[in-house]
Formats: sequence, structure tokens, C-alpha cells
Amino acid sequence: MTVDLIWKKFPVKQVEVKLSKVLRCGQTFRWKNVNDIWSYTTENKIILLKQDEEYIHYSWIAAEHMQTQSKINCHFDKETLDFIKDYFNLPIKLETLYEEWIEKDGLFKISQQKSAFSKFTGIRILRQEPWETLISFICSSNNNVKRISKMCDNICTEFGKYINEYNGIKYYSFPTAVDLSSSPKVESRLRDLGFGYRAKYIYQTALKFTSDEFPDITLKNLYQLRQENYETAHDFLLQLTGVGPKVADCICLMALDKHDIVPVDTHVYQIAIRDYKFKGKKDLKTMNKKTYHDIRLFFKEIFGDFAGWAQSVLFTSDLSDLNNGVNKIQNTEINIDHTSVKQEQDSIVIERKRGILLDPSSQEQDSDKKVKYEMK
DNA sequence: TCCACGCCTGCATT
DNA sequence: AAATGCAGGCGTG
Repeated sequence: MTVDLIWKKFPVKQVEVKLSKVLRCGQTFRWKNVNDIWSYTTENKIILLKQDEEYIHYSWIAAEHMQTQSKINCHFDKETLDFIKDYFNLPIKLETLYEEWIEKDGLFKISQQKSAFSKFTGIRILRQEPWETLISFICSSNNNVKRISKMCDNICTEFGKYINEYNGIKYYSFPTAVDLSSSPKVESRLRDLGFGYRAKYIYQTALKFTSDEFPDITLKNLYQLRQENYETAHDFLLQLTGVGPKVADCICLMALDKHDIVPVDTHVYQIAIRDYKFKGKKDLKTMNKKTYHDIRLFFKEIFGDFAGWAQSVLFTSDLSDLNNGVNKIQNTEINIDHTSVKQEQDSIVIERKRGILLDPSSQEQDSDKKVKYEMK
């Protein structure tokens, strides 16, 4: 089936959104990049995006079963644009926030080296669908971006609804709670798909959303948390299997409009000690409840109402472990001849690499990596 | 209440 | 080349 894509566009500066960063900095795991076109499935269509200096271009492919009439076309155009504006939190102006952060950053930072905020522009927090965010972040424990992406891909292919095909890739929607609790076999199937101990967490969480035993745990109430305060949202999420304080905070920040929440892991803890004036043991491996709380409030006091957003920039700029899948690919390329880069014809990985090569600020990182590697 | 431990897989190191 | 270590958050006892 061949489709003629019709592209529309709207103006956005790259300092407001930089797709190549935002879509692979560890907050979303389901976007694919094929020939510099980003793609993602919703319930009824595949959404396609590409970005140049001044514009984001968007297009869509309706689900296979839907007929394409001019009326639907027009509706889908609007729906897609609305989705993009909402998903990327576009009403929130990043440039102004960055100015505030740079100012505050200077006051608290230990060294006066160039602020991460002037180097890594266009990184913003998405406003993602709460159910997908919940399941994705249950997958994130003890895990890396590459593997989480693969797991999300697997769960859609196995339990989602077929949407359509584009560029030789089949696209599926993200499975619902009903899809994931339909049979106890779900858990063992997820295990087979490489979910490990998270298979049980996902199945049990899905069950809580569909079973009468837990009348308060519903999709509607999950969505309602966007209107509730942080404590309410956090406590609700902790009832779910596989959701602890860190995962709950990720969901609060990335799906539930809690812009001031900083999810704390040991990496964030290290940033607090190394770059800011947080006093704590440098060798702390396991974090207790108090430390977690203290670090979260520490960053909130520095950056204020959008502390979670600010933290995501610091985190992304501190690339050493983050995106390790992507970085590993770069190292492989630099060091070994082409024949060695064969086995994984994984389109996601391959295309990520492409995106990086075309992204000017990432090229700086490329050269950094190269230097580090040669010095070894 | 706090803590140590096990859980799963993929990748890097030895 | 097989064995080991690491990543690093949640649940359990």
C-alpha cells in the first residue's frame, strides 16, 4: 500500500523544542526515527514529524480500517496538530524558563563553567499519556533506554492493535489495561519477551485497573491526577505494583503536569554533590527515604516551579551513562570497520545514529567521545 | 522504620 | 571464551 503523504508545518524555534534531543533523552521510548522522520502511533493513526531550523512538519497515516475521505482528512489534520501542541507542552515557553534557570544556576553551582542550559537548548518535558507512561516507567527500573525502547516495542506488537504500515515497518497502538490483564498468560508472555521480573508488575498493575477489587484504581482516576496535588498523585501511584517513589515521580512529572517534581536516582544525587552545594556522602550506593526527599527539595529550591524541567536538562547534559545504547553505537563506529556494525539491523538504533550525525550540537559530543576513546 | 538482599536482562570487562 | 560485574529501582522479609 502506497500513501501520498501531505505535510503541513508550523513555526517553532529549535531553542523551544529540539526533537532529536527530546524524543530520546529517556522520557519517551516509542518514537522511531526513519530517514529523519520521527514516527509514533496513537489510538487511530501514525503521527510523523520532521524538524528544520524554523518549522516542525507534521503528517499522519490513518489506521488501516479507517476510510480516508476529505472530511476525515481535515479532522485528522486538526487532531494531529492538537496532539502535537499538547504532547510537546508547547504553550509553555522554554526560552524564558532557560533564562531564569541560567540565572539561578550561576548562584548555586560550585564551578563557574559554562552552564548546561546554554549548551543544551530545546530540551523540554513532554505531556505524555498517563497509562503508557505508567507502564513504560515500570519497565525502567534497573534498565537502560535501549532495552526499555525494545520492551515498549514488543509490548505494542504483542498486545496492541495493528494501526498501519509505513516505510516497511508495522505500527501498533499501546495496549490498554484490558489488553494487559485479559489472561494470566500475559505475564509469562511478557517474560518470554524479555521483561524479566517486570512482567509480573505490569500484569498485576493492569489487573488492579480492571478488577472490581480496587474500585478506586481506574483509568479515569489516573487521568484525574492531573488536577490533584502532588501528594495525592504520588500516593495513588504507590499503590500500584512495581511503582516506587522514583517511578511515581517520573509519572508525576512526565504525564501528570507536576512540573516542579525532580525524580531522584543515584545519578541525580551525584550531580547534586558534584556540581552543586549539596552535602552528602559521595559513595552512597543505596538511597534512603530521607536522602531522596532532601535531594528532591534541594533542586526544587534552586529552580522553583519548573525544577523537574530544569533537572531534565542537567541530566541530559550529563551524558556519560544516559543513552548508553546510543553512545555505544558511536564508539563502535569510531573504532571498528563497517563490517562489524552488522548484526543489529534494529531500525531504531540505526536511525538514532543517523539523527545524531545530523544534529549540530550532538556532533560536539561526537568529538568529545572520540577524544575520550582515543585516550584510553 | 530501616536495611540488605534478590530479581531479569544486556552489555562490558576480564 | 566462559565467567563475572554492573546497571540501579522495587518488593520482601
